[in-house]
This record gives sequence, structure tokens and C-alpha cells, in this order.
Amino acid sequence: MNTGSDKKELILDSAIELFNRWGYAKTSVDEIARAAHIAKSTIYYYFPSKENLFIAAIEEKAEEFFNKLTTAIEAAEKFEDKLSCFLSLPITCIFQNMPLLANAMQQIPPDYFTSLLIKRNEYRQRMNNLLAEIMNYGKKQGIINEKINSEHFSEMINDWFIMGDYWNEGDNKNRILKRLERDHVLMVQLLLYGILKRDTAKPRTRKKVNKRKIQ
Amino acid sequence: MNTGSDKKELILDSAIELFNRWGYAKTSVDEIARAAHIAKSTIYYYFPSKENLFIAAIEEKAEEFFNKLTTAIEAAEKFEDKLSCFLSLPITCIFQNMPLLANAMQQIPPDYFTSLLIKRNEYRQRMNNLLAEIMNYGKKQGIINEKINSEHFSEMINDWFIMGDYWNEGDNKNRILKRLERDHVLMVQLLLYGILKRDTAKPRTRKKVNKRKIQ
Amino acid sequence: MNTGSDKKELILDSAIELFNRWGYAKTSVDEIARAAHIAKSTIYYYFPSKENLFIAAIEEKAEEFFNKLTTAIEAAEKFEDKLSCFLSLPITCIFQNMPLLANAMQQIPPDYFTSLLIKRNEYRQRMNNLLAEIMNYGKKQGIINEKINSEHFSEMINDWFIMGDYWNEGDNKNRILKRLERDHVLMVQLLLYGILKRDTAKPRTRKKVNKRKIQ
Amino acid sequence: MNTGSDKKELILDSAIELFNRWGYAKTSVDEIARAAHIAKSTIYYYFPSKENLFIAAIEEKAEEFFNKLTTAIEAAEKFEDKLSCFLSLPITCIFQNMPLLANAMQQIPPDYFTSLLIKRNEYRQRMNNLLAEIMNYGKKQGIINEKINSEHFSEMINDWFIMGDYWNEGDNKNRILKRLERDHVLMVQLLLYGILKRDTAKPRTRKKVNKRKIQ
DNA sequence: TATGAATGAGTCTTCATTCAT
DNA sequence: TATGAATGAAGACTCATTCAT
Repeated sequence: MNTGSDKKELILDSAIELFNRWGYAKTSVDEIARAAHIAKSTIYYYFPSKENLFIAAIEEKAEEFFNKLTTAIEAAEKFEDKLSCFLSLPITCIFQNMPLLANAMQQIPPDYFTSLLIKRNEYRQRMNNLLAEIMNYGKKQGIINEKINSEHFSEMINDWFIMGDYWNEGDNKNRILKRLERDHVLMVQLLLYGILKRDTAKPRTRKKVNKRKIQ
Repeated sequence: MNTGSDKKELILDSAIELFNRWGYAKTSVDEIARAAHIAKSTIYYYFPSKENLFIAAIEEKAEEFFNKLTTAIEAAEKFEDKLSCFLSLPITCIFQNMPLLANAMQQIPPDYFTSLLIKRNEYRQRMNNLLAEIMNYGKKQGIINEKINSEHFSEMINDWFIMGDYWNEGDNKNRILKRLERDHVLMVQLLLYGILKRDTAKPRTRKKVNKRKIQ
Repeated sequence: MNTGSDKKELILDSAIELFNRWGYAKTSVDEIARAAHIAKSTIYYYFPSKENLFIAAIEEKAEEFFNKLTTAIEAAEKFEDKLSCFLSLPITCIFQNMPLLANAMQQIPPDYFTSLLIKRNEYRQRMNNLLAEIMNYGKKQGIINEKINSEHFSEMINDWFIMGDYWNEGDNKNRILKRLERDHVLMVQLLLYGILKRDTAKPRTRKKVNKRKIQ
Repeated sequence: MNTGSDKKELILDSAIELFNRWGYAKTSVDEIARAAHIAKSTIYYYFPSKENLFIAAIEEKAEEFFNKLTTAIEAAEKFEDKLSCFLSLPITCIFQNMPLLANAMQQIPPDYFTSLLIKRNEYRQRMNNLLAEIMNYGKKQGIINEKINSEHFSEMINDWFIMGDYWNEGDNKNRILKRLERDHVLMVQLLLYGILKRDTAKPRTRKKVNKRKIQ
């Protein structure tokens, strides 16, 4: 990745490492230059701004991540395994690239520059599409409970596990709160199916599920 | 909230709002002073440092949150409702106090000052205790599947939903990766119980569950 | 010195200690208040300003010093002992009250406020007078080499040992440089041959020198 | 001194002048920048900190001083003239670079940063060595009173004239006080009788004394 | 292509002083 | 007499960015 004397690549490598370690605000262009053993102005020769460099760093890691993810999902044959990939890989990857990818995919903090928000939406969309495909696959195989609205499920998984774009939506607090409530009801149901004893579970929760209605 | 001439409260209010909007690094003491319509030095009369003010802001909101949460959980009678509270309130609350509480309870980014890390651990501990109590309640009622290791479940819920202290643990990457894998397997199982059709699900997943062994 | 609950004395004591330890610029009014266990504003009740407090601290110690010095000189009978007192006590005293008295009596740094300069001149004058008296005493006893100009000698001793008011004299650099040259010539002569008359000196002082033993 | 566009030299010149006039604590980096007609940040481009800039200023002047001093001492042939150089040049030089060199060579005030203390020790060592050489020279010529312990004499001259490292020695007050007493006894003896052997002294120095005339 | 030099705007923090009580 | 609260001005230092070469 750092072959040849390509200084641009050198800068990017140092930037990725430092942004990962210290986050955007606490990484200075000086430090990146020092780490890359080049002059600070050279960074500005290749990247118009710190912001831009940050986006470039994210893109590099994100592309790497999506490649891994799609490959793994395609390689898996069973529905459960595909779902398993989808749930585990992001966590592993984000763990290895914290907080770079966290900044890219999550919404904390909500104040970031526009170019980052655009990237975020792009990545979320790609995640949604991947999960939608997996769900379709499960449906085709006839193993998914029809009561589960799979689009809604995809959305929710993204929102809970990779954290949602709640913070994008500006002032429309009520809408978000409603969605949060809807999501958590579904999440509780999912968890209950898992942790409740079969026979006890059914009667108790059916009632509740009916009352609150799965959409 | 801003009654009387209590300037300390005024400062805290402004700080909470601004830290929430812009995060720690991108909120300047100048801005807080301007927002509170007081002199910058007045902030330093009440709080020894920006860091300290940040912690104070977090504490105020965290206390508020824990009060709401414990009250709600105690008020709920059924196990499912208690669990529901535990899962929904943090999200709602964190949504309303992003990134203030996110900073306090989550581990992103990993570069923060010591005093914040201490707070984080305290809050995580309190969350763990609350969930443990709920699980105990469920057990006493005999409605929890004995195959679920409830301690492990608590841990996982905290790690996934409120995000774990992965980043505390220094260099020991392998250990963390193992735990991540363990967690996601459990999570997949929980989800599958929820979304798979009853009859199809059982035979298919039992196998897998047995193979990987629930702890 | 700190009898009763007299807060003014308390402040002065703390101020002396702290100014001594850290110097004027690096001692804050806050610290003095903290050390005296009183409120900062109380200091401003008793002293109009930090500057003023500094001068007051100096005065207290200076008065103490001059009392000691005159008492000791009067108590000494022989010329040599009087001179000895004059040379040793300031050093001892300044050592014990560094840099408080150093600030007061020396000219380092030259930028201090007017009130301090006034005090300096006053103290230098008193030192000069004391030395002049001693020299007169020596002359009356007929043991001082007539070739030594005793006024000039007094001046020089003060300038070299207690450091002079060179820095008072503003721009007139040439004049000062001439005086410095004159002084050092005299100093070298003193070091080489001393101030005592050859014939008088021998019998009188040999005794004493033998008693105290030159190493 | 300020030739060419060398901004580093410009900064150093302004710094030397201002530190000389106002001392370390009362000279602000802003003022130095203003005096040098450059931006404050430019100072930080060349010097990592104010402290560092101060040390650089001292070094420049100290080197200048030691060059002058050694040259002058070597040029002088007679013992008396060498001693004369040693005693006069520091004073003249320090006068012209007060309090810059005073800070570097003396121990007032005692609260300074470590890097300055290191410099102080270095300079004191160099002064001691120079004086030791001069005394050796005098001994070889057989004109120094054997009763004078020349090492002790060197120490004392440095302590009294250039002011000693009393303040380095921590708490050991008694030891220092004893040394002060010892020193002043020697000083009185020197003033009274001088360091030259009686018989050698007379013919050699009378000439010189007559030439320069005691006032 | 690459960089050394330079900077303006801003950062957190300190501190002597004032004032109402 | 004594003080808690409040502040303006200044302090050292940082940093993303520009520009001439």
C-alpha cells in the first residue's frame, strides 16, 4: 500500500493512523506531516484541506471494508451465515479503525462538515442495500417469519447497530422519537423470542405484540 | 432551569447545550461565556477548567437520566416492560443529549482525558447493575430460557447498545476480537429466534447453536 | 509577630513567605490569600494593591534588618569587627530573605515600580551612612591608610557588595562605565594590599588573623 | 547585527533588548513580536517556547562575554592585570546586559526553570576555571601570600562578586550560613591586608598605584 | 513536485482589581 | 470589618492555511 516513493500514499497512511488514534479534532496537520516525514506544505500540495484529507482517509478504509463485506456475504451460503457476516464484520472493522470509521458511519458528533455527511449517507445506503438483499434471500428460501417487515428490519438494524442518522434530520424531533419507539418495540420482541422460554413466551408476548401491532 | 441569578446554573445550561451541539473539542470556553452572557473569567470562577466543566455537564445530565431510568423500571411490572424500558430510555435520552451522554457512556473517540474515563466506567457499572436486576427478576418469574447466560447477556447488551469498553483494554486486541465474535454469535441467535419461522427455525438453528455452544 | 487574630499581620506574614519563595511576579494575590486562610478581597481591604503589599513586606523585613545591623555594629568595639559586621550581616540577612530583600536592595531587574525604587534609595542611603560612620571611626583610630578615599570606599563597597544603583541612572552610560572602571581599580588594590596602614596593621591584626586561622 | 532578512536574528535581537529591559516575567512574547515587527507565531516557528527563547538570548550574550573575557585575560601579562580583567569585565558586561546575564549567572530569584539552572552552573564553572588559572599564574610568579588558600579564594570571589549558588543547596541552611561566615572573614582579611606577600608587593605595585593614582 | 517561512485567528487559562453586601 | 462574586485585559501557545521559490 505504501510501495514506491509515492508521497500521497505516505500522507494518507499517516493520516489514517493518526485520525484513528486521536480523532479528527485532535489530530493536527503538523503531526501528520511529521509522521509521514514530509513537509507540511506537501500535504497541501496533494490535499486542498485537512477536511478533504480526512474524507480521503475514510474513503480508503471504507472501500476496503465494503470489499471485505460483500465478498464475505457472497461466499456465505446459508441465510444465517450471511446475516452473521453482516452483523459481525462491521463491528470487527470499526473496532480496527476506530474512530475513523465510527466518524464516517455514526452520527457522533453531529456537527461535522458537509462533505462528511454526504459520505455518511452514501455508506448507510450501501449498508441498507446489502441487508435488504440478505433479507430477500431469506424470504426466497421461505425461512423468514412473514410478520417481520423486512425493510423496516433493515432500517432498524442499521440504526441500532451501526447507529442511525437520527442526527441528520435536524429539528424534526417528533418524527425521530416515534421511530425510536417503533424500533425499540421491535427490538424487544426480537430479544424476547430469543431469551424467553418457548412455552411461557408465546402466550405472554403474543398479546403484547398484537396490542402494539407489528407494522 | 435558569431561574434566579445563579450564574453557575446559567453556565452549566449553556455548556450542556453547546457541548451537545458541537462536542467537546469544537466548543470553546469563549462561546459558552458568550451564550451565558457572562465574562469568560466567571466560568473559571466556578469551574477550574474546561475539562471540569464538561464533566459537570455530563454529571448533571447523567443523574437526570439515571433517575428517569430507575423510576421507569421500578414502575413497570412485567419483565418485558422492564426490559423495554431499559432498552428504550437510553436511546431516547442519548438522542436528546447527543453527544454529551454519548461521550459519557460510549467509548468514541478513545483519546479522552482520564476524568471522563472514570465517569464512563461508573456509568457502565450502573447500567450493568440495572440490567442484572431485571434479568434476576425474569429468572425468579421463571420466564427466562435457562440456556441464556444472563450475565453474559447483560454484558453484551451494554456492549452493543450502549457500546462497550473495548477501547479501554489497551493492546490486548485478540481478547477483544474473541469477545466481539462471541457476542455477535449470541446476537445472531437472538435475532434468528425472532425473525425465523418457528418450524423452519428450530431444526436449522438448534444444530448451529449446539455446535457453537451457548455459554 | 502573628499574635492575636490580626488579619493584617497574617497577610503580611504569608506575603513575606511567598514573595521570598517565588519573587514578586510569580506570586499571585490568590496564593497569598490562600496561605493566609482569608478571602482575597480582605487583602484589598488592608492594602490598596499588590505593589503596596510588596513594599509593606519589604519594609517589615528591612526594619528588622537595620535594627540588627546597627545594634551589632554598635556592640562591636574594634574597627575590624565593625567592618566585619557590616560586610557579613547583609549577606546573611539577604540569604534568609531571598529574593525579597534582594529585590529591595539590588537593582535586578531594573524595571520595578517607582515605590520600590524610592525604598531602594532610602535603604542604600542608610547603608552608606553606616559605612561612613565606621570609616570615620577607623580614621579617628588612625589605622586607615590615608591613601584610601573613604567616601569613595563606602560607595564602592555598597556598589559591589550590595550592588549599586547603576541602573537608576538612566541613559548616562558613559558616566557609569567610568565609575565602574574607577571602582574596580580600587577593588583590585584593596584585594592586593588592603586598607590598613602597613605599620599599624601588622601588630594589631596578626593576632586576630592567627586566632581565626586562614585556611 | 540585524543585517539581511534573517528573522531569527531579528527576534533574538528584540528579545535580548526586551528581556534586558524588563526581565523574563515582565516581557511578553507579544511585545517581542511587536518590537521585531513580525507575527507572534513566527517566534514560535523559530523557538519552541518563551523559555527556550530566553535561554537562546542568554547564550548569545554569554558567549560574547566569555570571548571578551578570555581574550582580555590572555592579553594581560601581569598577574594584577589578569585579576583586574576578571573582576572588572563581568561587572561591565553584566551592567550592559542587565538583567539578562544577571539571570544567567546569579541566583536571584530562585524560582527559575530547570534549563536556566543548567546554564547557570555551566557559566559558574567556566568562571571558576578562569579564576583558578589566574591564581595559578600568580602562584608560579611567587607573588601570592601563601596564607591565602587560593581555591577557597576563587570560590569566594565568585560567590561574592558574581553571587554564589547558595540557593541551589536546598534546605541545608546551617551549612550555607557557616560558609557565608567563613567567606566574610576571609573577605575582611583581604580588605584589610590584601593577598600579596608583604615584601614582594611593595616594589611591584607602588609603581602601578602611582600611575593610576588613588583619589 | 516540494517545501521553508510566515501568519491571523483562535485556544485555554491567569490574575489584579472592583463592587455590592 | 470582611468577603463572595464578577470581570477585563493580558498571557503563552496552537494550528490550518498561504505563498514565494
